[in-house]
Amino acid sequence: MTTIVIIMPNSLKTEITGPKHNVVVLAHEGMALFEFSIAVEIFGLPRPEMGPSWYGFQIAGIGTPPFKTTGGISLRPEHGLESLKGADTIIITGRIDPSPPHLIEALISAYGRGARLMSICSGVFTLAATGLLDTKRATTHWRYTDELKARYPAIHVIPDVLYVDEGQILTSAGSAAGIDLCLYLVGRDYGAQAANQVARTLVVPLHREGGQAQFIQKAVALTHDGKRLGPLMDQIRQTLNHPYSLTQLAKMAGMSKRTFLRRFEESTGLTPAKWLLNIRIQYARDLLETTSQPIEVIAKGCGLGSPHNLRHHFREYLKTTPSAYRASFSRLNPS
DNA sequence: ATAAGTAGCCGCCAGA
DNA sequence: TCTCTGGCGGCTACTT
Repeated sequence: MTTIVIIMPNSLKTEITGPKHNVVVLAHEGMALFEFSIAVEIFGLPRPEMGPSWYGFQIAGIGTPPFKTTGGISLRPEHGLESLKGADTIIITGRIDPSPPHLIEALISAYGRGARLMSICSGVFTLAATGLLDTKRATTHWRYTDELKARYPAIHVIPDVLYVDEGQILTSAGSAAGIDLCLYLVGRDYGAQAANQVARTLVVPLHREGGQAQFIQKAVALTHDGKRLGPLMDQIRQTLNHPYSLTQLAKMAGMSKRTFLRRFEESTGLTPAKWLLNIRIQYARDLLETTSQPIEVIAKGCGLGSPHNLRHHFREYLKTTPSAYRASFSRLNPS
């Protein structure tokens, strides 16, 4: 089995500074425990190593508890809808259908004062009911995309991505895609290294881009090819400054280029070039956060070659520049 | 921001 | 007959 290892400079603990960011997750009758637990696991667990400004967390019960969840487990949240008043991010993890009017009002009001709204899986139907998604892009589990399109034609439903970021409102596909979106948010709020740390405690790879397809045959290489691709991928991660070509990688894997392309995509859901680019950008982010190396050195170190190329991909993938990213997320001189 | 050269990707097909 | 592999060519994306 392939081990996913994210290369990053060691021994630098992420210490978050600044005001606390409050996350509130909705609980309700019939909710799916898995998606709900994703939010709890990522935002709700105590993480003293992250410092005092790590996320605050509350569960808001919608309706009268206890709520029956999947697997016959009952949940009795201590707080209700009033928790939304102090929320900076509100997460809806499953279908509340129809959504009660007072919930819709509370969400619209929270959005109006700048709170971030986010759905996992069928939670998108409540966001859709607020009207806030109209004219925006959104996604949900592939099972519900047709229904979402039919019921809310004003929403631009994107069926084949893991998550969609519309700035103040974010939606993700089913189940595990919620992990990707939550980690993406951690990265957006506190930087790549913080997201990396959380991903490591979850023992999941960081991170799948939102645009990645929902259908991946095998997230991790498990077949006989995995035996060849796994060590190769580890080797690449450890020598990212090397300019690998497809021809060279195929030769290292002992396959033709055509077969290598097929096996690689079956194993990772990405083409070799896209996978390489992802981990190169990831590594560049880590270096920007944890070192004071010049951009040129970082560009060479992560294998992107030139500062021009590094800037190009930062603009493309992160909508920012390397120096702006460093200014926001550097751990060297916390302001 | 743009352009040109190069490499990557993928459908198609033939052979094992 | 089915599955896997790998070569070819044209289009696309990346790099400089």
